Order: sequence, then structure tokens, then C-alpha cells
Amino acid sequence: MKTAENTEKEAAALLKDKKVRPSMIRVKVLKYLLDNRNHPTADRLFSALENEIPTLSRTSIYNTLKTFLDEGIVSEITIEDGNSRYDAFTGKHGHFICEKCGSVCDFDVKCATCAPESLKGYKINQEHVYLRGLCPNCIKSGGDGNEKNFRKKRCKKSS
Amino acid sequence: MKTAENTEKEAAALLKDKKVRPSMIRVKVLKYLLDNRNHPTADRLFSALENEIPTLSRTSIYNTLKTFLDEGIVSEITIEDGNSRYDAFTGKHGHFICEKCGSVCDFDVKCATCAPESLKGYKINQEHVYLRGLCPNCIKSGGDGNEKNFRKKRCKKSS
DNA sequence: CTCCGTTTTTGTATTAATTACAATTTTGTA
DNA sequence: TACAAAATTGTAATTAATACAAAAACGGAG
Repeated sequence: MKTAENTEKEAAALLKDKKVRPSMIRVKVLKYLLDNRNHPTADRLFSALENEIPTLSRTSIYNTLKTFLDEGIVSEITIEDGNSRYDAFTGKHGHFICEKCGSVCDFDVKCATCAPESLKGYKINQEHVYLRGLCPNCIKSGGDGNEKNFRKKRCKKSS
Repeated sequence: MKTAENTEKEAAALLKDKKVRPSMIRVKVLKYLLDNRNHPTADRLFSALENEIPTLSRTSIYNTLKTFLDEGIVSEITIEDGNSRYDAFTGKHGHFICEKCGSVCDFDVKCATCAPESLKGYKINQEHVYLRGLCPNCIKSGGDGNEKNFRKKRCKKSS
């Protein structure tokens, strides 16, 4: 069974592997991403960890994420404008966002690659598949998902 | 042959079709999007049109784009964080962004849909496929595209 | 054509995410 | 233990986008 200490060790090992010094913040951020596959924003990560690390600053979260991005430890999900989310899972998968509640979930993409032959002169580094719509919960609770200005306002907290 | 007046009329007709009053700004914004398939940001649209419409304000660009989004006249491309781009072409296609020069181009996606059966309780409204990498021009001009912090800084102008 | 209510456009102020940067603290090692 | 390098922090600045209210343009009824 997976324990908290296990993911902590796993995170540290993963960092050493990538030649990134496993400082406390880095380990805790990566551990959070491994334990909580909820595609958090930088702000959500900060909120989740500020209790554990009382001196934590937002800049450190941004620094950490930048390091992780540079080393390919996490990928950035830009499914929603102006609110980057981060994902530590490397297997190929797509992301769905509910336009009502803002939750993001993974799904398996059917095709191996979406890149066609017409891009043969290009170097492809990343591939992202994003779906937008309504999740089952929000369908149940009403609204057909075609309301105007649905979830257009910025909101800080979303899962 | 396609003339400037033609796309202007085309844009106006498209708007009337969607029950959106074809004001000058709306027609010119839509015309720009139809004439220039370069996936502009709001700011780029503003820069492109401020000469033609001297009283233009950025807010009007945002208002116009919001109306277009609500009516399904354009779609929003969030391939790059913190810089939404807009596209008036409705046929299914993916978007590639060059991590060096920031240019965005279209490509045909190979599979009809990327949504798998596992999402059968969901309502899918939009599907986006984004690729990131290096375009042929930037490959020629050097750099392997794996530089750290490559095009991480915000920059206003990009095509 | 003119009046009047509605829609569109505009300008200013605000919000919120992210970055810049310099100072401080921590870390690894000689 | 001491020192250089790396990590962390706090503050200020930047930027895209939004809120909102005032001004302007529009369109139909009389």
C-alpha cells in the first residue's frame, strides 16, 4: 500500500534522477502532485502547502514549477486561460475541463499521435489534447452547458 | 478572386446569420480573422485595427471577442498561457506553436475525435489539439529547442 | 425626420497571475 | 568551520483581462 512516506521518497528519488536537488519545497510540491492528481494551479499548490511550510512564498512555488518544467518533471496544462495547471504524470493522456465547476480530469486519448505528415519539417516536443464541456455531476445539477458567459468570470479556487 | 470588399461582406453576412448586429468594429474584427489566419491575440487585433478605427479601445476588442465566443463565431486558443488567441475557422484542426518564434499554425488532426468511451457521461462542447515544438525556420536558424527557459519571458508582439 | 429606449463603444480603475530582482537563508563541500 | 553556490523569500512591477459607468451610435415608433 502507498504511504505518505513512500511518495515522499519517490518524489525525492525522481528529483535526484533528474539532477534536481531535492530540497524540502521541491519534494513537497512533487509529492503533492503525485498524491493529488487534481491538476492544481500555482495558487492551489501554495494554499495546500503553506500550512506544512509556514515560511513558504508564492515565488518559491513559481520557481519550483519553473525548474520542474525545465527538467521535464511536470507539464503545464493551459486548458483554461490565465490559470496554468501542473501535472506530474508523464503517460500520454488528455485533459477534460468542466466549464461549470472547473474541475479537470484525465482521459485516455484514442489515437497514438495527432500529428500528421504535413508537419514533417517540424520538431514536436509536446502534444496536448483538451476537451471542454460538462461533467456528469454538473449535468445532473441542471443547465445544458450552453448558457452564455458560463464560467467566464475568474475565480480563484477550483479543483 | 477574393477581394477586401468580399470578406467584409462575408463577415457581415456571417454576423447577421448569428443574429449579431454587424457594427463596424465587429465586421472589421471578423474580417481580420478571416483574412489573416494567424491566430491573433486581443492585443494584436487591437494593434492591427487601431489605425483603421482611430477611436478603438482595447475594451471593445475584448467585448467583441466575448460576443463572438458566446455565439460560437470564433474559438479561443489557449495554447500559450496568459495569451489567448482567436480563430474564426470552424473546421476541425489542431494548432502548433513554435516555442522559439511563437508563431502558431494549423494542421489537420488525424483522428476524427480524441474522446474515448470512458467519457460517456460527459457532454463535450469543444475539442482542442495543441502541439508545441520548433518550426522549420527556427530549426534552420539553430538551437535544438531544448534550451532552458526558451521563450519563457512574456513578450507582447508575436505572430 | 425626430424622439426615446436599447445596444455598442469607450475610458478609467481594478483584479489577478506571473515575473523581476535583490536580499537573505540554506546547503554542500573543501 | 568557512565559503561559494544554490535555494528561498519579499516586494515591486508587469501584463492580460474584467468591471463598471458614462458617452455615443443605432433603430424603430410616431
